[in-house]
Amino acid sequence: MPETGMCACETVFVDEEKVRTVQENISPDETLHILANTFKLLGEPTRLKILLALSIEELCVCDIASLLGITRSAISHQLRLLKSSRLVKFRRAGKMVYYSLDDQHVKHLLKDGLEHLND
Amino acid sequence: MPETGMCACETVFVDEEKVRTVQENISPDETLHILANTFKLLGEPTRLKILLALSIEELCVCDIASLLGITRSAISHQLRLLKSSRLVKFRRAGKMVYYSLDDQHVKHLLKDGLEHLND
DNA sequence: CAAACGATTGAATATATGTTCACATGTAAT
DNA sequence: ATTACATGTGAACATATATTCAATCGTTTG
Repeated sequence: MPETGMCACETVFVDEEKVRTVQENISPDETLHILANTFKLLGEPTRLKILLALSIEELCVCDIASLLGITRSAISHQLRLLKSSRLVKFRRAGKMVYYSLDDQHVKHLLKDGLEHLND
Repeated sequence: MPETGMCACETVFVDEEKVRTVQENISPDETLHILANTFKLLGEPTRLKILLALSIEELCVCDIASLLGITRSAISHQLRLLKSSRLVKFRRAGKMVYYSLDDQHVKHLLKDGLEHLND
């Protein structure tokens, strides 16, 4: 005989309704993975610093490498990830490639994240 | 003789001023690491799903485990991380422990993240 | 065309981390 | 107290990934 307020454990008492409700109201797995991927990209010091830097000013690979103190190659690898998820865009100018934030949402996410720290 | 608009590369042409400006305006490394850690916690499907579920309703460990289809142990490990970063809080009710979001910032981050997907 | 140089890519390596299993802890009921 | 059960923890393992080095690509300039 099921009781209300119990959890979905291995016992006979399972609040199936509660779990089902959440199950139905949560975002679909595909959306969820895309969202997780976006947050993951922000969740790494190197990439986050790149994005924060680009939120201030357009920069080339060398500028960023100099700023972070790591290899241009490493920066390039990270920019590739950020590029493929549409978080940054780029333009060529001769031999250089200048990177900048792709849209405003990223900037908002960064801002909201910083606000979360001061609670 | 330095030129303007050049980047901080290995050549003699280095836009030190540009890099210095960004350097000074970017968040300090400590802030940056804390922020990165927050995003990293959101940037993993299991944890993100936990948080999205908790944004709908308070749940115990078993409910979440049942919802995600992974071990209670795994859930517990993830909740420990989320707890230590103040993203979730908990209350005991007998043998059960009910988890919920710690503050509204998390919910906002989730919402903003989802909005980012529809651009 | 050839040299120079910024950027990119692939392989390799070191490190981080998500999950599970086995066991420990805490609370409630008998 | 002893048992039952939800949760927490530590070790182990598999996997993911950030960085570097070496080589290549693209563009510009001699």
